[in-house]
Amino acid sequence: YPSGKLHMGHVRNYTIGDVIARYQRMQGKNVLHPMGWDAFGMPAENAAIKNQVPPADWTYSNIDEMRSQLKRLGLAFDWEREIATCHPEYYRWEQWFFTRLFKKGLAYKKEAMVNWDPVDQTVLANEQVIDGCGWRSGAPVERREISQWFLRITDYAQELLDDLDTLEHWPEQVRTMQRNWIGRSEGVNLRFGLEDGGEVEVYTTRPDTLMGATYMAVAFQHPLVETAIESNPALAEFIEAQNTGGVSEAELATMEKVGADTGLKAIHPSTGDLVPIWTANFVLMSYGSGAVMSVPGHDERDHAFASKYGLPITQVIAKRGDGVGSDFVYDTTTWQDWYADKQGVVTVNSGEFDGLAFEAAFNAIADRLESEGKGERTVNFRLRDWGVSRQRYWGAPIPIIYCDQCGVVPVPDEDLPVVLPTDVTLDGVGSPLKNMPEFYQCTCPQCGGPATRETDTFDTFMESSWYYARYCSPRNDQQMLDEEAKYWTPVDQYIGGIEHAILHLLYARFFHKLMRDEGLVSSDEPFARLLTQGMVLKDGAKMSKSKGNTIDPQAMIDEYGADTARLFCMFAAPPDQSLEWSDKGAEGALRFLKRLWKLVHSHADAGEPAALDTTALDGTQKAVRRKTHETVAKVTDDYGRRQTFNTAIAAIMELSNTLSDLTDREGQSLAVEREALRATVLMLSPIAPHVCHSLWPMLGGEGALMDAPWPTVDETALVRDSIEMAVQVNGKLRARMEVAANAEKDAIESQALEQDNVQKFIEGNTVRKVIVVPGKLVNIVAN
RNA sequence: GCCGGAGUGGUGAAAUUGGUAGACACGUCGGAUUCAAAAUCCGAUGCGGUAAAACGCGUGCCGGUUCGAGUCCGGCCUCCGGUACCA
Repeated sequence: YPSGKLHMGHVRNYTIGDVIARYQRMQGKNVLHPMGWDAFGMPAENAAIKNQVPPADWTYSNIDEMRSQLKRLGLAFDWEREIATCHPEYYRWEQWFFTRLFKKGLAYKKEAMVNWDPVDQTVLANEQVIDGCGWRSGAPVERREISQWFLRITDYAQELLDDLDTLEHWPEQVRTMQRNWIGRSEGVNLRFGLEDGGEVEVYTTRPDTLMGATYMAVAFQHPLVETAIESNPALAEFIEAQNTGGVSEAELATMEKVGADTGLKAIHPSTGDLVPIWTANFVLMSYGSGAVMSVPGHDERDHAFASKYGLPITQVIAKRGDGVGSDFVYDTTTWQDWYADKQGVVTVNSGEFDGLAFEAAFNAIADRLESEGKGERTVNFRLRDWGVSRQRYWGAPIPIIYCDQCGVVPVPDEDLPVVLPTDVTLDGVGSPLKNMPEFYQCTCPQCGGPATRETDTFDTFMESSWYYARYCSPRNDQQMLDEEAKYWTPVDQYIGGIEHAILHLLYARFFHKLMRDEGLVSSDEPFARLLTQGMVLKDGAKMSKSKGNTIDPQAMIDEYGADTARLFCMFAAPPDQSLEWSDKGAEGALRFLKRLWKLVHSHADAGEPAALDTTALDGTQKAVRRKTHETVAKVTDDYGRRQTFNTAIAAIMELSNTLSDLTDREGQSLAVEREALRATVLMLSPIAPHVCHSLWPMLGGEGALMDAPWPTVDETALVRDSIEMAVQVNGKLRARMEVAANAEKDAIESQALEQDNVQKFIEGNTVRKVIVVPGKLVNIVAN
């Protein structure tokens, strides 16, 4: 996002990508490494209000500034493919694609809740609601329903869930978070009749507790409540009073649970008993049917609510063997423990269903409901459809026209893009588009009559959900994507912050499947390998302007150079962990680069080495050569498989420290040093490309280092004559010993027992057991 | 509230599949060089203990499994990310 200036988080993110791109290039791969700008969004509007600059001007000038900073870092991007999502060339295809989705029925309108600022008369983002009040006006926020566009991501819920299993190169934590977010559950949809006729549907994952349903709770917006309000002004007043506060889940989930009796009664589908229908703020119209059956005996929230309002509580589950106890205690940990062992619980107080374990009770009651036509087994998802409407200016216009005659009409292909006017001023109160008849007044493409354009814009997650594919043919003005996208996608390596683990990554996965079903890409998933990068911290806190603890990457590049900045970022922590900024650490990175520089120069000063003769090496030379090849093996694994660049750098540093073991700079020593230094420069080049590029010719390197192949391991150099092993007595380290590499287990055991310090500790005890871990340690169990 | 992480020396961290805790750096201390300093080079450096060793202790807290636990299991604490309109 072109916020203005590069921060250290950018430096880290793009350096990781650049290192991987350069490494893969050295492996002989055809690498596409693009860069672009996710350029729509709220910050531009806020800057526009504050500085009286149109959002487009602010955005494009930020892009220019940040592009020049990126270039100074030596990031090897293909700038010919640069894109900006706020450019009509880009968003026209998003608009085009949306009209396709609309025609397929995958885009639709429905009512949804937003944060409403009653003073500014505007919709607020969750971020703009502070302690339940508008951030500019300070007025208590109200919840309001408005009509909005949605994409049917729930149609893809099962596939989005199933395909997580194919993403073996994604972090497990991200897959787990997405699984939980999608939230597949198996339960029963069942209908309670109404005393006054009609019925109301609820979903439950616990049909086994049906007999314990002692009341029903419905959302404030539920149709039943709308009816009840007509004859019950007190209820209307109660609901009206509950209408303040934000709509975020964190806020809704932590607010005090309150409700009121609607006065209506439902008929229990099995017992025929009348149960009261309450309306409660913890039931949301946007989840399921907006109604739940409450089982206060066995649900924490239902129990708290029933206790508060004096509603009946019935025990219908007991621990096997306990029966219905008069001392039954509604203690959440107790029954949660029972449920952990679903075979250990049985139904009670449930008439003919008594005595059944969880699964049997579930099935018996579900069967009964199905046979009586009162319900059916259903798979349900926590995932909700994706609301893509924003009542904001700085976004891609939604390409829809409203006609009194023809209804909702998508903008025809030949009229796209619907261009966002850029010459605007913002006052912070609503979108300027709503005051621009020259934008919203239009003619209906179907009947030619007067019509009105949609003034809402797209959620910026829309642009970020498909940009990766557009990089394959960014200048194609005939198609959204072409054959290039089928060649390049899926993206082999995607890098982003862990904060994107759910929303962005789920939307992009969804969009990729939508594009696949439109024939635009041929794969099922957008990102084969995912690396979630950690935050950059200073003094233990996230760097931010408000905390005044930012490090300006530009100042750092000016002082230490791009290679130092890159090296420090990659060395200080593994890429997926948070990185603690340290000036001293940056100086250490510079110091290492200087040492390497001097080492290569003094090596070159010693003249051209003789050809390496591996049969003529002395012990030290052999050891240094072994270290060289061990390091190549480790660094290759660290770059390619583990992606732990910090340990790769540590290994390279160790190798350069080992070079001081060589006692002279002539003959085979010089040849061994040459081999080590060439490997060092090659292996460090993805991280510190400028320094390594300069050093390469001094080591006999031909051509540009960037085009040189990755070094290979000589397996024969790895062979060892002896290995150091640790000797433990009862798990405590007591000695170390050199053991011949080919020693038999018995020989190792007796050698371990002979160690003086081992003797000392087993003296007077009997050796019960000796465990030999080949190549590692011996543990002697004695007592 | 719910979901997902993290916690190891003075500091950033390493320990890849349950096998020698602290690699590699930073800092500090000592030495060399220098008129002096900076820079550079060499050495020491978990805590306690010792002349030096031996040895004891040590990976957020409590408990467990194992010959052996930073790593696995159960229960906590603290911090961080997300929570559907920040991106």
